[in-house]
Amino acid sequence: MAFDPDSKLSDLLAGGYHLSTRLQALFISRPLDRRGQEEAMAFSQELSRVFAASMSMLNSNAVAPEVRTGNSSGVSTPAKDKRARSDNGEVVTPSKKSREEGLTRKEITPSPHKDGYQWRKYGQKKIQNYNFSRYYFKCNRHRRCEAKKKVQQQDGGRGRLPPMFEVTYVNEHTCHELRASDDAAARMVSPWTTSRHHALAGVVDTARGGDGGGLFDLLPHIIGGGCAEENEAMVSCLAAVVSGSVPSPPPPSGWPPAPEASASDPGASFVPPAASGRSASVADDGAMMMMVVDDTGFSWDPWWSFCPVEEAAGHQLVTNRNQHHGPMHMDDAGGLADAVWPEHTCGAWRRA
DNA sequence: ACCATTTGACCAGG
DNA sequence: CCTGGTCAAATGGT
Repeated sequence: MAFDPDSKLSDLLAGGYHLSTRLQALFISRPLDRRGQEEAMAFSQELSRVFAASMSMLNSNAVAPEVRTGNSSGVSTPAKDKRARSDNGEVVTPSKKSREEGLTRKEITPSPHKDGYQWRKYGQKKIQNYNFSRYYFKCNRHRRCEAKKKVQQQDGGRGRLPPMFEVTYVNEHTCHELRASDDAAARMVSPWTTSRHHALAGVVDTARGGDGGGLFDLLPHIIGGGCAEENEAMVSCLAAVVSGSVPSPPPPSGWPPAPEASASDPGASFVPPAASGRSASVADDGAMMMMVVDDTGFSWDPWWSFCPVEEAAGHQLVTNRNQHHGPMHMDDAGGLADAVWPEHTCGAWRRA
């Protein structure tokens, strides 16, 4: 073949990986002075370019197909021919369910948890014809936000292939408006300040046992952000964490890890056993993004780290009711903790 | 007592 | 009646 996109992507990502290790080395070698920050910025910007190119290639290869119900799609969807009108042409008031189905979007992704929102798990159920339970999440950014999502790990994806998840989003997010109306004071804070605040909060949160995420998941934010301030936010967070100012959370005592992580329960939070715990987070205007980097330079994402293995218990489990005790600061990292991969295969996956 | 986690059951739709 | 989706109560750890 004259042109092998997989190979090119692999080279590109290898270059990005190399850059990221140099960036880490920069933080480790010395405190960041002005010059160090400039270097870090240069690395960061180069990373942005690498990742932008990678994302572009991935998109053109249609790695993660996304469909809306109602459109033609490759994803099997139950019959959703919801008539908006009766036979005589009258408008029929749709049921709640059909209304929700009209606002349904499906996505196949290896990394179902990073979509810019915080989610609260409210149910888990074994579904017929699936080896893996389905997990139910509601938006956790605002109590009255009706956005929900279902995550279904797909069968297959064993061996060296990444586990793929079918994520079904239901309802549009209204948390933005709800939050804006709830918290007028927050609007006084500049986006940058807010972003940094969340980033720092995320570092603290991570120190107390936040969940992990993948460097890969940062791509859209690195790319989407692009501005010097956001890069600086990421750099400063990375610096704080890599320099060791933030202690690493201890690994969970048991395995599989507890399905849910919470800010107040470090022991329940998930850190992959091989991850020695360099973790950091960047913010997406309220949505926390985190990653864990181990000493080998691999970034860990809990979902990426899970090996698709049959669940021991097939019965229904429902977790984490909020019980009106305030918001739960957790991501949906939990719930799919079926197993861990014994060795790094992410490189092979991500080339695949 | 508080809070995270688990369990069992209810409900609606097909 | 079955299944998917959701909820309230129970349980357990600190």
